Amino acid sequence: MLIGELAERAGTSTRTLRYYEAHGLVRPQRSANGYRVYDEAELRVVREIRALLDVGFGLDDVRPFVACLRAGNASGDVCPDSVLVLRRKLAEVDDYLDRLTAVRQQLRTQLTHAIANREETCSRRRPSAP
Amino acid sequence: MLIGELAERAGTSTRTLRYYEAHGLVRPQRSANGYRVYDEAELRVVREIRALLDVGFGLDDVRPFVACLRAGNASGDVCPDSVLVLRRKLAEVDDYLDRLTAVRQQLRTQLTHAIANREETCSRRRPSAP
DNA sequence: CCTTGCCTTGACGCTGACGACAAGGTTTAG
DNA sequence: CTAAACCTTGTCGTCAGCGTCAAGGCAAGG
Repeated sequence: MLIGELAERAGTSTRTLRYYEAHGLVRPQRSANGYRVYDEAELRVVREIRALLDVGFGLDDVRPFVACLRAGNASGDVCPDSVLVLRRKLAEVDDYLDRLTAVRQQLRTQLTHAIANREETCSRRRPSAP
Repeated sequence: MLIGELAERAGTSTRTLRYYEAHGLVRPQRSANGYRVYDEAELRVVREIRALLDVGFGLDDVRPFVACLRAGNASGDVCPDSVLVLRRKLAEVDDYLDRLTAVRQQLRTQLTHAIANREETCSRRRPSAP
């Protein structure tokens, strides 16, 4: 399988695949003419990468999962390093959820205040009383 | 008040203030020698900007609030345009919260699966059974 | 006069995950 | 022979909000 076919089957672009390779995540063979050649295993690797990126992982976070797949496991998340990353990411998400919830609360408060103190004199009027 | 003092009083940098100016958010006077001169009102403007950016607003989102302050209002969020942005941002945050919650759920599921199917054979062993 | 410490504009760097384009090699089909 | 449709490497652009020099002007103190 060449890079174009892999890109299509993985639902991504050739540019992306070369990018992953440049960052050490995908290792294709090379045919005599220098073309990248991929097998089915690499397809699963790419799909794992995509799935994790979609969830908000960075490329570095993805590495353990790829290594786990390469080690012959059916799933990329059953290895200790993957579990560590999963835990860390879960904690990060929890953190972010907290902050986002606080922000939401502040926005609601602000919005309430804004509506209570509505002013239409915003466009181009005098600063104080008319 | 010159730019250095404003930066310190607003808890930011001179670079940041010039950046805001370049994007039309702050309009200082100029002294004879070309120095930027700010008054107290601009300090409040800058603080408003900083507060909103901290909450996750973009510079464009901030514009109505600045205009609202400039129109002479005690608060930047009492103007119609500001309220619109507040509503939009609140909706965005709600949206993001939903997605983040879904992600969190997926991470928990994945983590559970990972722990249930723990494998230590990830480092550098043979693919299948020993 | 010289240093110190402000200020000015201008321009490049950074982060992340690519998109887009350039310039060229290869293989196949007509 | 040539056009089409692949592939290669390399480089620049993108988004946001600045950080970080660089090169130089202005004001005040010793």
